Amino acid sequence: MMEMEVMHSGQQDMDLIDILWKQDIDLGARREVFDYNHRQKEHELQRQRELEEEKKLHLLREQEKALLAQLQLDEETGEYIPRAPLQPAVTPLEVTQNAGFTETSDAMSFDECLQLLAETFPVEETENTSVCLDTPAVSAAIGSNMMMSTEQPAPSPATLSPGQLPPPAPQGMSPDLEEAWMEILSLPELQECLNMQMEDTLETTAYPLQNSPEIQNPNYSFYPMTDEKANSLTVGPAEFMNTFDSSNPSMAPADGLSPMTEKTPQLNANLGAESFCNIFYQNTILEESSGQHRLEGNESAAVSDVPNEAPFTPMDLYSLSPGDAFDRSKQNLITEQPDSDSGISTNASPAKSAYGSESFRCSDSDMEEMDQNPGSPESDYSEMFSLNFQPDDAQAAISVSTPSKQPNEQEKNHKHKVDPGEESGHKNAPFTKDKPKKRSDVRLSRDEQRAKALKIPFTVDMIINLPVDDFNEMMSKHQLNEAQLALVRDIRRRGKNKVAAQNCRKRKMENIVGLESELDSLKEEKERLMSEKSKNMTDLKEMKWQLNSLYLEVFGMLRDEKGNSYSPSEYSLQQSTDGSVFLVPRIKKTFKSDNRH
DNA sequence: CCTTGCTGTCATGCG
DNA sequence: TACGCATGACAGCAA
Repeated sequence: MMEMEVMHSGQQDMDLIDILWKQDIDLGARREVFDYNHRQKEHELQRQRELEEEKKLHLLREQEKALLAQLQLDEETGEYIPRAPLQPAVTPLEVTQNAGFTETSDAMSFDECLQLLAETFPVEETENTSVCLDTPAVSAAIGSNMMMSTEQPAPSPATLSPGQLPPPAPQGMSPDLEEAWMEILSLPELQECLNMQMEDTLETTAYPLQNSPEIQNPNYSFYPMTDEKANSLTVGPAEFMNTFDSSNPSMAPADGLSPMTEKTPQLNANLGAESFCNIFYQNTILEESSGQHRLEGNESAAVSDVPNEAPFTPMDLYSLSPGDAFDRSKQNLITEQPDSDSGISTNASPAKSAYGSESFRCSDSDMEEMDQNPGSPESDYSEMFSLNFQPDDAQAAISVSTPSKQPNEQEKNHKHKVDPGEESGHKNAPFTKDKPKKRSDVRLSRDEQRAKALKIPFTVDMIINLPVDDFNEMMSKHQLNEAQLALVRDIRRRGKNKVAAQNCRKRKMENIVGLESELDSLKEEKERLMSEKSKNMTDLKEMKWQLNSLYLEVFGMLRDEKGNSYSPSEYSLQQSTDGSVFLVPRIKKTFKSDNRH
């Protein structure tokens, strides 16, 4: 993890990473961010932020009072309009804007506001902020510029397209006011501070979304918020005054003044997977559609913030895999791999060409070669893809892969990944033992490397574990060539079959164990029966012996009419069915006696 | 060098 | 028909 933290210089990167980590809490992800100390720090920051917000709201209320005092309500339109023409310079904007430059207004001067800000935010915020930040209307008025990265100098009003800065003069604004409005907006330092303000405001508007249903809504997008702000671009002071009372607390710039580093924990908690997807894919879309990471017009301005702030590369996302931390240098090596170096085999092995796509793949020999170079970027790449079925390896949140053209689809993929129940099905490797699985990892990396070679925009894990419908949808939404399609389907087939084979072997082993157990029990039964049989035989012999003794005893006691004993050879004792015993002559005698009768 | 166990993969059949 | 699953068979690898 430390490597990752070092690796991602952009704080927003870390924010997004943290989001993913938090999603993986019950999936076994570990990180120091979950430590008690870390949470305590978060709470402190939260408290500090709340305090700042209170102060800021108080300040805003004061300013509002001052503004209202110089405005009158138009009963027809319901708008507040300046008490022109007597005081043409006291529009809300100018109260706060011109004051700092003319110092003729009775409102706070620029320096005063700076001083106030410095007192309110004793940290470093005041460095990049000015009094103008305290006026949400102004912030909104510069909204079209808000997404501009700080590295990008704000365009001067003269170069702006009609939809951009400066916003139209507020309704009811006199020509003089309009001119002053334009003049104010053209001030470079004002624009600079407004840029800072709007960026911060945009980011902090995510705070109120904490625990809100929106963040749970899969359709929720980070960017509509920016659109919302863009819509408010034309809101001038009058409109602002009407809406100010009900303004979203998030519009208050207080939060926006906090350094990003302090916002990280809360942003982590606020941003969900979907918003992350949206961010990322908006990012990737923009990056693909604009080779310079920079777009023109309002739309680009509205979204350029995230791409510039969070330059996610595919490798960044791969690196998010739990347990797969690799440093930037490796990352660079990987990303710099030319296409020709991707290992595509032009001399496909005939034995492996059962599938038409085989000719596009790396041959096994190539893969072996890559497998045997653990330190090579290629093998490192295998760490980025994760085809692992361990429960703690449900890198669900990390299913985002290389830049994709389909945000919605990725969103859906992500949704699947986040679902813990769905993942549990295939995650248990039947034959997992504690022994190192180096070889299996190496084998798994083959498909991963192949996927990389053909620039498959999904992770192997996604390819294998997505449900059929989602898999097909994912495939249909990407323009994959024949080789990629074949490889993806092969990866999926092999992955499924591998799990099936593991399960099959597990069942086979269970059957063997069960049969062995059954055999043991049958042997025991046999022993018992043999013992019983032996005992019965012994008893039978004993009984026969006793019977014989009894017979001889009884027979010896028998006497004929002359007092002589019967010869056992001529007579025998027989028992009738009614229990009576008869002395029966032997057959020979019986025959003779029969003849006599 | 041979044997054994493990694992991935392929082919095939079934539902 | 496509797909997933089950399973026998085979090959590669490591101990």
